[in-house]
Amino acid sequence: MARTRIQARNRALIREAALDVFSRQGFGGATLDAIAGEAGLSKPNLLYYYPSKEAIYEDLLTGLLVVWLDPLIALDPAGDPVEELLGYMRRKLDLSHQMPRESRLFAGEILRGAPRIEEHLTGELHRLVAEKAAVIEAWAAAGRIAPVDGRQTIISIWALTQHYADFDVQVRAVLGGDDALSGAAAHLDTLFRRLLTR
Amino acid sequence: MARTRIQARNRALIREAALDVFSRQGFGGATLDAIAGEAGLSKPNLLYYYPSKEAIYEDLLTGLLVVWLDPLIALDPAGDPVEELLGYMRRKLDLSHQMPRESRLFAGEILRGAPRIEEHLTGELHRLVAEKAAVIEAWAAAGRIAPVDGRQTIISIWALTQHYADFDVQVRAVLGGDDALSGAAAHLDTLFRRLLTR
DNA sequence: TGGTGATTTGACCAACCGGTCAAATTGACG
DNA sequence: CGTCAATTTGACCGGTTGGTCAAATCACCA
Repeated sequence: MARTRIQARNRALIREAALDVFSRQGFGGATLDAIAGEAGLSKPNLLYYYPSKEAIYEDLLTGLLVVWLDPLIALDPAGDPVEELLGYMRRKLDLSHQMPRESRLFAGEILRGAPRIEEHLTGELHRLVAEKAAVIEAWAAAGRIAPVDGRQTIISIWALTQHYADFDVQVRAVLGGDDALSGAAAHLDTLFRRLLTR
Repeated sequence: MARTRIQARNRALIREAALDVFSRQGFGGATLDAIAGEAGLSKPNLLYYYPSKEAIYEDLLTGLLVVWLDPLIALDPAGDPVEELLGYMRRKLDLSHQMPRESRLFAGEILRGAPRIEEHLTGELHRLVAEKAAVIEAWAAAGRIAPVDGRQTIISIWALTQHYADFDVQVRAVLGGDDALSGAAAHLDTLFRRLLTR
């Protein structure tokens, strides 16, 4: 990929700037000038590294997919069921909190129908979720957690954890702006504990 | 507002078309030509009814806010706690399912930091949530539901119900495209029942 | 030091954008 | 019908957008 150190540095600068602009303005609202400006490069220089606006956006998205799926991969069938699921939830919440721009970029793409990553969703994602949902339902069948729908449980974890990053403004407006995350962590802990234990 | 019937019809046509385009492309990605085309009007004709692209978008948003807050207003302190909260959750889920474009438009605005409705969020919304959260916590204090954080509970209801409309593509990719809503309704029912009854 | 490929840039372009305007058309009503 | 306001439209505008290109500059290495 990056053959020279200048290339590595500038590509990283561009990705960082693009993440900022795309996550704030969306694909349609973002401009190459804004990205170039934030990266400290000229527009033609930016296009020396990426062939088009689309290409930058797609590079960002596909790179993000790996990071986003990673915590679910770590869900261990051999571990303690409740602690594994709560651990997954906490990792997801942390990820959303530490990478809000990435979370929003991803959310924006899904919101618009995910035209650029549809095959990833119906491919890798579908398979991974099916596999882990089976693990969850096996735990339920063995009586180690309360009966739940595996896929719906995973979707619930996504919905609840990402909400705090993606709809941050709304959450802050409702809570008053202070201890959004600590309150969220405690609440989600009891919520999932009650869902999973009978 | 609409003094003639032509005005009423065309304003409705424009709102309908704008909802379609804005919810699919976002504010930045939408164009007046696209909206005019979908409404079956010429661009100057569209601008005869609305002074600007911004004005159409804001009209849509503020009109939506009322509809969106309505179900929470209906939460009755005198009703049965669990049934009231489950009822609220079901109304929200129905709303998201029946008005996915509206849900996505709203989500997109919040995602971008809600610059146009910030005062609504910190004003009406904050007050309404504070009031209803107090009701929920009074129920908890009286031992009629399990102890929960009122505000976090309301946020959880939003997060879970809207997720099915806003991230529809992802949900469908994971579930396989079939009975997304029925499965969701059943799952959310048990989830909140377990959260609230101990 | 010179040479060579990698990098950077200013000038430029066609397409598109939101929005204007004067003129034409239509609808309502006496 | 006539008239006047409401509605509709084509032509147009200045600014912005994504993207190109040839020329200049830079970094590296023999």
